[in-house]
Amino acid sequence: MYLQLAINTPLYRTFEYKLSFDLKIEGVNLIGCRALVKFGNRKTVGIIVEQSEKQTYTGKGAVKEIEEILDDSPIFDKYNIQLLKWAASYYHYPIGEVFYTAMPLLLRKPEKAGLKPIDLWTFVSDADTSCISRAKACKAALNIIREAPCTSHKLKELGINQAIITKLFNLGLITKSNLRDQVHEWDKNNISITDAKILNDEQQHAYDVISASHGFNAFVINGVTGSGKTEIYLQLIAKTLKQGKQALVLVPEINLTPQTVKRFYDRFNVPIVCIHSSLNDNERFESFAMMKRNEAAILIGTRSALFANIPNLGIIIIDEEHDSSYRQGDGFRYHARDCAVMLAFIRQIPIIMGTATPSIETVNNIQKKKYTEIILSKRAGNASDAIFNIIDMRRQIINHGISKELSLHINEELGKGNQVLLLINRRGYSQKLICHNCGYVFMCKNCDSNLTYHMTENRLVCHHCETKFIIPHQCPECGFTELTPTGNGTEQIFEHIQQLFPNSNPVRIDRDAINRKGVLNTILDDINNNKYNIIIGTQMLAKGHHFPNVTLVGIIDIDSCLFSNNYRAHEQLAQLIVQVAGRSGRGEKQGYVYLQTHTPDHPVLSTLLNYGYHTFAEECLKKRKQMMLPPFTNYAILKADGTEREKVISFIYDAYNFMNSQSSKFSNLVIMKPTSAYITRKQNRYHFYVLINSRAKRDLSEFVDLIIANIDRFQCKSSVHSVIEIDPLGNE
DNA sequence: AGCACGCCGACT
DNA sequence: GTCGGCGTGCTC
Ligand SMILES: [Zn+2]
Ligand SMILES: [Zn+2]
Repeated sequence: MYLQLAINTPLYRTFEYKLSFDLKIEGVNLIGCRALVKFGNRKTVGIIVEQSEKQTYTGKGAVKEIEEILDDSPIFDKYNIQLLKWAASYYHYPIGEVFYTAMPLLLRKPEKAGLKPIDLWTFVSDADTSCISRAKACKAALNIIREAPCTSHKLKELGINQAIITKLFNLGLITKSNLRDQVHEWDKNNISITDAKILNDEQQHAYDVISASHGFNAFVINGVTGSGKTEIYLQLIAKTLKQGKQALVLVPEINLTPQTVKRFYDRFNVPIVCIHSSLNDNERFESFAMMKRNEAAILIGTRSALFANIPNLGIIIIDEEHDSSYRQGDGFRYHARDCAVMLAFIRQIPIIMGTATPSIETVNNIQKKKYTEIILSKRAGNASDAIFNIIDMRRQIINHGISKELSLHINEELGKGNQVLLLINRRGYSQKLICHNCGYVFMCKNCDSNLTYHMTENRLVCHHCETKFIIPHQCPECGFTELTPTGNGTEQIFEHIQQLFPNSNPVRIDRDAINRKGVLNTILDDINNNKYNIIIGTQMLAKGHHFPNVTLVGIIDIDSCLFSNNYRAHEQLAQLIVQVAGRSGRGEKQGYVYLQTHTPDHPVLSTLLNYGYHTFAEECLKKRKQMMLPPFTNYAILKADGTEREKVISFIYDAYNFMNSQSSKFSNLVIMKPTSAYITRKQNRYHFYVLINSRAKRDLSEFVDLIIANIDRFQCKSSVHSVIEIDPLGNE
């Protein structure tokens, strides 16, 4: 038999291997299993994706033999394989690398993998128990095990320690086996649901509409924070579980907290597993394996959980659909939301996307009736909407980025015993360090970028390559010793707030302040216990975390987002503003959001604040259409980088000339001139790109195929690294 | 991406 | 002589 393997190598094809008779196992489906093979002259692991009786490879060189089949059963089922093959072709990424990224780390190693054994203790029926008749603890333990076989974990919960178990085992009264040898599927006939809430009219309507659907359907639940989206998810999952089906819940990285998971644990008695960054390789593999074995019923995970093997998948939930963490930024670049919709289509099941601020792509899909939108307008309890205020910075006394007006409002809220949240999109003390005499800006020696001054660390840090430099005493150009920090960062705002409000308790939250695990949770607990009353941080605070005592949110600088050259910047700003409003003011307390800007009349602000996100999104969509931007057109980007600037330029121009020579064979193509990246030199590598745009996805896809088929022929290819990205984040 | 092969310069 | 520099080419 001949097998096609996907192998982790940057090549766009599968490789054929021969399976000898003695490796064939009767009744085992090989498709989706891993195989150990020689590839070139190294041994590696490949995934079997196709099989045939006859040899199909006709090129030169002999077909090699498979050395070992590494799995007893496929790690990927036919749906996984269909999704991954689709993703490889849609994103034009090497199929082996696509499969590799979808695998838990433990399965990437070229060796067999199994769940770590769990000891199961069973009573020996004809045992003579007289020898322990006087030992009370042993007798109690034996009675429990006599009832039903037990794991050490279960026995520990019942107060029986390992020493007693070992004693019983040594006496031959109980036997040991591995619980994992048998599959213990979750019990669909014994589902208990705890504390389900009564749905309000809108929630009930959403539930009814989704429940009534059959096969593939994409729904968008559009509801503000506190409108009860999660309750709908939970009840839809309950219905799915009762049908014996499993559920997949995707959440943004930052939202996958113990509290989120607890809501699911508290509701259901079925086994629930997670896949997220703080789990180790073994734990992730365990979650993956338990879903595959149908031992767990619900998987809650970040974007990569999308590729898990879930044999009885019945529903997909994707919370905060618009969130940027669904986009994978390096290696195989994919969008988990788009892939999840494809997965739901492949499996013919419903997918529910929840958000208060649907992405512009999603709004377009709603308008095109690809997705069904369900609106939740009611907030739970008597919570009222936050009040927005624009602070016109042009007529203000500004001190360290904080206007007089904002500081007065902060003072007022602090006086009432409320908390204040300030967002700055820059960490460190100052964005730059400038010579006060000649204006020299301290730059990174590896990148075309200025260094950020970090006061706590007492270093100049490059935010592009993380290199740290000792702070010089004088300007290298003129020798002047007075160096001025410019551009407020979180550290500087923190320092200024301490001076402005000497009696306040401010806390700073950014990547630098929470570098150790667990620190964030400690700070968040302290905030909820009112240990702090001013929270200063980067935009990581705007997502996921709830601050019930915060009544004022100030966004220090929104102008950089208003005047960014990235076409997605306005969308992101609008989402940030709305999300932030959801974080402030709960119950009786009125929440306020202050936006500091030099352009208070900007149409984005007036539309958003006067007419709401929905109208903003419609306006944004109209503008995208006028400007021929996604989702009305499609982008692909060819990125090139290398250590020698001239070689990268030769490569990118050769690629560009090739594209121009071929573009007439395609319609609707626009190829933009090669451009240097915003930061051209990053870690001593020079970055250039060509953007390709097309109204038709198909034309673009075929054109990209043609580029890939010729990419090795472009000048200097051997010393230039290149990637093609589909639906890139912006225009770089 | 890895990894080997191969062809030139410089070093014991 | 031969050690190693990295340009080139291949992976079923
Ligand atoms: Zn100077
Ligand atoms: Zn740098």
